[in-house]
Parts: sequence; C-alpha cells; structure tokens
Amino acid sequence: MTSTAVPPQTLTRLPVYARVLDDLVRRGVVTASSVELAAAAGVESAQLRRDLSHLGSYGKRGVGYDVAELRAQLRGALGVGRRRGVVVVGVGNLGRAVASYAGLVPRGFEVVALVDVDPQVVGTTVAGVEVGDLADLPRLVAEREVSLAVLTVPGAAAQDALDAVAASGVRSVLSFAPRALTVPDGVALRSVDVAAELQILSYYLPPV
Amino acid sequence: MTSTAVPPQTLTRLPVYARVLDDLVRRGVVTASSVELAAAAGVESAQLRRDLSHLGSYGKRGVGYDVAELRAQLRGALGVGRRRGVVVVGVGNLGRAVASYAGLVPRGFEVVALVDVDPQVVGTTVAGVEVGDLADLPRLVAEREVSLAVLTVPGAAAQDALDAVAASGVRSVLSFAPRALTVPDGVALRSVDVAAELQILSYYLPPV
DNA sequence: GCATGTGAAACAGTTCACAGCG
DNA sequence: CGCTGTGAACTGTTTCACATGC
Repeated sequence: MTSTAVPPQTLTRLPVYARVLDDLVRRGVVTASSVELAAAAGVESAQLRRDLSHLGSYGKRGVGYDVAELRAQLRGALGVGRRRGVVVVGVGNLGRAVASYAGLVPRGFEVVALVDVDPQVVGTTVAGVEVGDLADLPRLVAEREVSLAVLTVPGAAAQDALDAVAASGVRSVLSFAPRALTVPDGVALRSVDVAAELQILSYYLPPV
Repeated sequence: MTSTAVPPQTLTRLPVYARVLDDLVRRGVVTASSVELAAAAGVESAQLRRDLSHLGSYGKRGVGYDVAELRAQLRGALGVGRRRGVVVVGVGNLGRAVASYAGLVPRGFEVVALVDVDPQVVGTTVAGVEVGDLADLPRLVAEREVSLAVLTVPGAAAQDALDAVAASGVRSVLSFAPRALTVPDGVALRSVDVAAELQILSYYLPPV
C-alpha cells in the first residue's frame, strides 16, 4: 500500500520503530529483517511488516530492510528533521521537568517558550528560557514559530489553556491534565494522565 | 454481564468515568443517565453503557445510574480506597515532579519511597521522603508496602531498573523511559514516552 | 414512558500463511 | 532460498437498535 492515512494504532508504534532504527544506525547495522526489527521493538514481525506497508515502505525480499533508508522514511513521516518549536504551558514541577527533558532535542523538539499565569513565576528563567505570561501566548507562538504545546497546568485550568493555545494558532497539543477536554476544531490532542495510568495498573493488583 | 475480565480498552476509560463521577458527587448530583455521563467523559453513550456492563454494574431503567453507587463500584474495580504505596525510581527532574504531584493523593496513591543510584542524590529529601539507594529497593518495598513503581530513569538504565523493581516484588510498573522493555513474568507494565507522543502529534502537522 | 443492557451488525486491528520477488 | 508484502481468517471493539423492566 502507498501512503494513505496511517491507522491510529500503527501511528503509535512508528516512534518505537524509529527509536530502534536509531539504535541500529548507531551500531553500524546496515540491513535488518522484520523479525529482527520486531524483536527489538517488542512486537510481532507480521505486525511490523503490516505497519510499514502503510508507509508505502520498501524492503528487499529475501534480504530485509535497509536500515538507513527505512529510518529516513520513518523520520519523514513523523516530521523528524524539521525543527519543531514547543511551548510549555504551566511552569510547575511537571512543566519544569518537560522543559528540561533532554530526550526532546535529539528528536527535533525545542522548547522555545514557557508561559504561566502566576506573577511569581513569570519572568523567571527555566531551562534557559524566560517564562512569559499566558496573555503573551499569541505573540510568542508567532515570533518563535511554535508548532506544538504541552499543557502542564492544573486540571481546572486545562480547558482554558487548551482554548488559549488553539486561539494562538497551535494545532497539536499534548495534555498532562487529568480532565476530559473539548477539542477545538482542527486541533490534534493527546492526553497523558499519570494518576489514571496508575489506576489502570491498580486494576491488576490483588484486591483489599 | 458480570465481572469477568474487563477488556483493555474499556479499562483505560474507567479512570475517566471515575473522575466524572467524582465531579458529580462534589456537585451534589444524585442520578445521571448514560447520555449525561458519556458527554462529560467525551465518549458515546452506547460505549459507556457497554463499558459499565463489563463491571456487572446496575443502573435503573428509565432513570439512569445512581452516582454514589456507580462511583463506589468503579473505585472498587480500580482499587481506589485501598492505600497504594508507590516507589519512584530515578530522582531527576521528572522523578521529582512525580513525587511532588498533588494529583496522586486524592486517588489513593502515596509516594512512600524514592531511590536513585547517584550518591549526590541519595540521602537528600524530596517531597518529604528521603532518597534511598537503588540497592535498598527490596527492603524499602517490603517495609513500606510498595505496590507500584514509577520509572523515571534514563532510557539506558530502564531495563535494569525494571528488573530490579520486579525482583523486589513490585508487580505493577509505569515507565517514562523511551525504550522497549522486556517485561518480567507476572509484571504489568505501562509506558509513557513524551517524545513519542510529540512525534505522533507531529505526524498531523504540515510537512516541510 | 424512558433509559438500561445487550444481541446482532458493522468496523477495526491483528495474525496467519503463502505467493511472488530479489 | 529467504523474506517481504498482503489476501484471507480471525479476534477484538464500537455502534446500532430494541426488548426489557423499572
């Protein structure tokens, strides 16, 4: 299949494959079969082949995949290589941790703006970036070419924060707030809820 | 249906429903229909009814669900109410943020132990808890009745950390490390990868 | 009368297994 | 000959639509 839309569940696995290929490149591996790639990624080989087929990707029959070429295709699909400006909204403990997270830079993400509403926090510098006021978001987004937002605000502030980033032109948002959010038109939202993850794990723990 | 195993995808929505019911209780609402609950949770009403049916949950036909009763059932399934001790493995920025995260306590999670390998960090106090050495994990887990672990270690250390927490008796683990991990027998693992989430969002951004 | 709970239908995702190509 | 790419079978999930019972 050629590159029509990638199914959602496949999409969540592409970054995993990309990471595996980064490793292989680092180790000088030139070619890898679907069985080898799948083992490193923790999935079935048939699933990996099916996933890659959605990208219109080409391996060589009898040989496997060219590591460098496949890596390039995945990076292309995920927009790695293009610089992606990120704004962190909400500079509490979690916001600081995200702003300081070293794992973003190698994947092309750069935290170029931080905003908060607390006057005690606005004006301070975190991870080399001065914290701006939430009201300045539209200007910061435009000036610094922000394309993604990370919401690390309290739950009660999350909907307003989402509306604000959407209004300022950001179309991709990752929220850490424990809230169901109404998503403005044209915005892609993903949510991570740490307490919810722990509750899901709790389900498997012995009761009482 | 009565309480057989809850399907995985249903399970991920139960904490959302639990949150919605918390809100309704706070606002003094006594009864709610599947349409109302589903709207607040951001899902379809049929899906919510199907999900709840897996719990063997009982609403009243023609009326809806008793908010307090349904909340109690969900809390029971997710183990809320039972105190859950959590150990945070890796006391960097993210580990500190998790340890200080106020959203855990209302859901019954208590960070009772922190461990790291860095001698500069071991012995310091974070969020009111003294940081222990990774080598002390088995003792800390036993003494403080830890049932869940959160891994906030660098990717390269994640597999060792997972093996260590599993060996110390923890059976439920939430990892923030950007790595595919081999899961020891009997352990439930969930993973959150912030950079991967941003990459998934990047897929939807305009290219080049 | 009205909203639940659930068969049945529709849809989506995964795995099997092999034809076909390098 | 070995491995990809993919039809076909299968498994799981969501949605429909309505009989049932409060």
